[in-house]
Amino acid sequence: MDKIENKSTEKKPSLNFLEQIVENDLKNGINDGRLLTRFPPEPNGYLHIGHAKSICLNFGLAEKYGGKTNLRFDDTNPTKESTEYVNAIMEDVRWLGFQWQEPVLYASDYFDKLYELAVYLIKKSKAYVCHMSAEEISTGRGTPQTPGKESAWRNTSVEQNLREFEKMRIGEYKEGERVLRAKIDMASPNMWMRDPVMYRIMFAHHHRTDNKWCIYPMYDWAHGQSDYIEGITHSICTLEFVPHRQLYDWFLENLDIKGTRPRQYEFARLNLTYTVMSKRKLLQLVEEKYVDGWDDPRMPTVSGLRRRGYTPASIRTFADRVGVAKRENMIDVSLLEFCIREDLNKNAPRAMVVLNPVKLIIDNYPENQQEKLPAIINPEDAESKKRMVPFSREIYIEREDFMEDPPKKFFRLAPGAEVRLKYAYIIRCDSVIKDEQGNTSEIHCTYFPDTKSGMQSNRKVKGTLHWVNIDTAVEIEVKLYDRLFSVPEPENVDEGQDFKDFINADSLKMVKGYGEPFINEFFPGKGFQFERLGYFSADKESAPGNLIFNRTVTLRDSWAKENRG
RNA sequence: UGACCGAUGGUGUAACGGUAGCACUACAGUUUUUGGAGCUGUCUGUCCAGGUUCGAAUCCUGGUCGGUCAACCA
Repeated sequence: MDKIENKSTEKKPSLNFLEQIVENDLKNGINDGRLLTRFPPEPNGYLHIGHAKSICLNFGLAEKYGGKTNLRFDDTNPTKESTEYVNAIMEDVRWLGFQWQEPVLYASDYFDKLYELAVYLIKKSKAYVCHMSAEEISTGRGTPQTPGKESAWRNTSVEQNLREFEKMRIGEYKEGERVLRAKIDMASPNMWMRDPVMYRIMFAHHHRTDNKWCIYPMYDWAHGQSDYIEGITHSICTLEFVPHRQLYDWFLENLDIKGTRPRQYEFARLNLTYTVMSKRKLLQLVEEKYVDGWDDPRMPTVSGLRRRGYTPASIRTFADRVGVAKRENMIDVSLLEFCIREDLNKNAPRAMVVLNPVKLIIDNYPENQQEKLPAIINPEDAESKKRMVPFSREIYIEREDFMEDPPKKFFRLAPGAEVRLKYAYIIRCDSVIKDEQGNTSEIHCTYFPDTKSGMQSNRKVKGTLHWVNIDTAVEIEVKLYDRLFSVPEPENVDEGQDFKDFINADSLKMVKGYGEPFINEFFPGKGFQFERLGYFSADKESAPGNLIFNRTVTLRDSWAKENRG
């Protein structure tokens, strides 16, 4: 090779700690160079942006290093799980743009196998059926500072345990009367090693196995063994499972497994400012009707973000930018907003919509004349086509774009001031008509025909306004969303306070608006920019003749900032 | 008062014993028929104390601070 290596300019791609582990394993031929990750949601709720981070991590790692990813539902607690959630989760993963290795898997697929493995442990005298109540077990476990006490049933014979376990399975005991426990170490400094429960009795209908079982495996027992059964190489979970890793490894070791030995690795979950991320709290917001369902556009759920107008690409970029590490973090929601603006700025068609209209009359424009003015659909896109925008004597502009007595740097319309109407003409405000309450009801202007958009003109103005021709205006409904909470960390409030005390009362405002005819072409699932206002997305309930838009995010607004400060 | 995990600008995240970089935020300039976008720039950082070393964000020791762990939840 005569290629010259230039070390000083060569930049090593920076890898997160999981990528480093995977690269090393691959390089060292661990698992025969195989990479198989998994995304293991419990179908007891909807996916949120934190799960999206985990999805991007697991699927992303496999994509990057030529591996595969399983989608496995961790459905070991039938009282909390349902197919509604299963379906919603599959839809979200697909929508994010990831493909799992077929078929979809379930921990419940392995209930028979798990039972056999439990019997194996009993035979090795590594598991036993305990008769103590939940409370007794809990107190018997001791505290992190003091060792626990051994169960009276810890040393019963293998034969008796086998019989007891069988009786648990066939339903001879009531819920809570028996439990299968691993026999490990009641004095371990790790609470999870103090004879953890492997099976409990639940006479519950399971969404997949119906009433076949009345004993169900606990997470720690089911999860690692499912990983092993599937041949998972890297089992990636969040930090709270760090203490479980010792147990994860203990089960695998004592099962004398052959073949791929899965390894558990932990990373820090995502936290976002101005929202909550715990499933319990999200469920509470839904059930207590603070929001309109799991896919309410204010929710940090994947379905909520989708309805809000976020794109899969923006969420994947976001997941990329937040990074992966082991320290607790709190991501500023403005990073998420940046990611969607960045995407939509490049890709969203533009249209003019007025949300708080005031009538403007161009006195010197002929009464019965209408023009169709060409306007670029997306100035950021070199290939962009044009749309035609109707213009005539009477138009709407935003009330905020006019001030009778403006401050110094107000570049918009005011008596005697001149502005450009985007894609149209420069106008000058001549007079104002007010109603009985003193509110401006009509603004009268003069236009300058030689300033038509595209023409060379010496007249210069500081401001450009969007507008909508009244004759042809399309009436629409618009939902203006803001952050759901008024404090950056609603999950971290003082004692005696509840996260719900900090719900932002103004997180949703509904207004009527008027749009140019082009917005009739807007459909749900696609993002648009209403010029100078923000990005909007047609709601799923939007239909021709009844257009409803959700505001995804505003444009940055340095004028509003200056005004405030 | 135990065990485990962690600590780099306002927020995240790199640097793997050799120039503390990148992104977001904030601010400033430039540009603009979106007060948007773009472009340019600025501010702000290695938790503390010792040690090893020619050299420490990085290795060692001790502290401090934060998080996690006592469900028949996952």
